Amino acid sequence: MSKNCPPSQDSTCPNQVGANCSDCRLGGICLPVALEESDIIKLDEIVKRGRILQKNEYLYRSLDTFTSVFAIRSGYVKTYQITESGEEQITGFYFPGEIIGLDGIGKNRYVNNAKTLESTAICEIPFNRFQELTMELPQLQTHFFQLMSQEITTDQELITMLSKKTAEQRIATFLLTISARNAQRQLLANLFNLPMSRTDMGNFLGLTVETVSRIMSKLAKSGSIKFQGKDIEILNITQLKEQANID
Amino acid sequence: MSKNCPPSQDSTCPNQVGANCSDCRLGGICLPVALEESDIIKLDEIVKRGRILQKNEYLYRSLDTFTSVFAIRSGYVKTYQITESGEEQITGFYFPGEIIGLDGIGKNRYVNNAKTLESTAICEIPFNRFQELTMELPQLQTHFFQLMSQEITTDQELITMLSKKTAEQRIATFLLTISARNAQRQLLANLFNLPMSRTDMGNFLGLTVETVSRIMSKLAKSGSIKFQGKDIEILNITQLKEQANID
DNA sequence: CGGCCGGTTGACTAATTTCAAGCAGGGTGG
DNA sequence: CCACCCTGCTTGAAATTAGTCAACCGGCCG
Repeated sequence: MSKNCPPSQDSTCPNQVGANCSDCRLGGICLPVALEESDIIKLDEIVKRGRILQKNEYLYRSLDTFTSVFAIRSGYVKTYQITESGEEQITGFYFPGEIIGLDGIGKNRYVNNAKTLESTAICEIPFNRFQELTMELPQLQTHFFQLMSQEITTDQELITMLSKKTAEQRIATFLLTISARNAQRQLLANLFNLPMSRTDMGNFLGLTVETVSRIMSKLAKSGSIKFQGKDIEILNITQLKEQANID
Repeated sequence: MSKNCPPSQDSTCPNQVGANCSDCRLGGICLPVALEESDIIKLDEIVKRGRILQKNEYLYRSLDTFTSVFAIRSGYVKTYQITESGEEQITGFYFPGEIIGLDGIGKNRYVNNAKTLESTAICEIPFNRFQELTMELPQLQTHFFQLMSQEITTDQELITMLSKKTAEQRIATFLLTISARNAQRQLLANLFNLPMSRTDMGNFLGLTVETVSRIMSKLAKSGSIKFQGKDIEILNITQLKEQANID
């Protein structure tokens, strides 16, 4: 089904580095969805595959000239901005199959910084060549418009969360979101590992570490979840949803 | 320079209803930026111009099938979502020359509701025809990608604001943003009229009406601004910027 | 072995919300 | 034409949520 891992790679080959777009196990999650086999090959030609970044490396930094968008093959990436007063604000966590760098298109410079949370394999998609290709492949253009639109709506969900939800609701919602994204990737929905620190979680959710820690304990005490460090188990998803939503 | 107002229209003709894209006084702010004259004509053919909505009318509602994006010619629009618990969350205020409806592309349904804040003239751009046109006009495609990307970054600015800024900083920032957008439209930067209620302002900024009211009074007392109802005058922009940014 | 970092917990503080009251302007009906 | 009411806005006092400051714990790394 897919090529063997080169021996130089991690023996578990989570990254499936040698694969091309047709082989890629991420399949439908990433860009090629809804493309013909022949079109995927064209896309494949412009994608720079197989780059591996270590933990805490940058894909790009704020104000860098925009050149590419990136697909995550394996690993996790956070994007963040530095505020006028020098604080970090995380704007998103990105999982395998997801695309980052869209913020750079508007002004031809990346607005966010993008930093890996662990060792991460990425595909780089040079945007000028990609854009040329969209002129040939309407379906690809459509898909990319949809991708950008979805980034808008997920950002707006976060806005709503920050504006309207309590600390407990935010954290419960966050855990449910991670769970759903894991399920989408054929991972367990009720047992998973958070890729980010409590500090990053709090930063993203507009809360302090202490508050995150306290609420996590509270959720555990209520029986909704169980956790040890970053290992999370959802014990009662119905109850967790209640804690996520209404007052 | 532009066509006369039909007698049936408002005598002040703020909407310039009869104009086509080439004539439109909004010019560079809206879509046609960077297009050749001949290309503008093509765009012009698909744009449905001149629809006027009264105050509190909807351009579209959440879950409506996505058909078009809209350019605002005159007037103001707010977009908002209804949370699981039934509360309204405003996700954006849109001014003349700005484009709304991008959230609908992702799932072929609008996610937000879009409602006018006052009598508003709009151009409707049917998206399927628009998308066909982008296949012919690379510059138009580029511009639209940039537009979507900028929507992403403005949403992320709001995220940062909600996550990191105090009530005073949010309101000072908000006033400065409105001021800048007015300046971009050749209006006065230091004397303007807020198109939204205090309630809507607070909703957008994640604050209660009471807090908005208190902070507005505080800013006035500090000498940064002067206001009566929705009429705002910025008296000391340097000080207001200080109040907007760092603690 | 010691130090450092990430996470947890407690006590106190500060910011914003909530509750409550009052005020001003616009529109409606008597 | 005026009185009334409704809505939007403002202000004050009390309540609540999350933040700050501080201590402690455990694991990992040098």
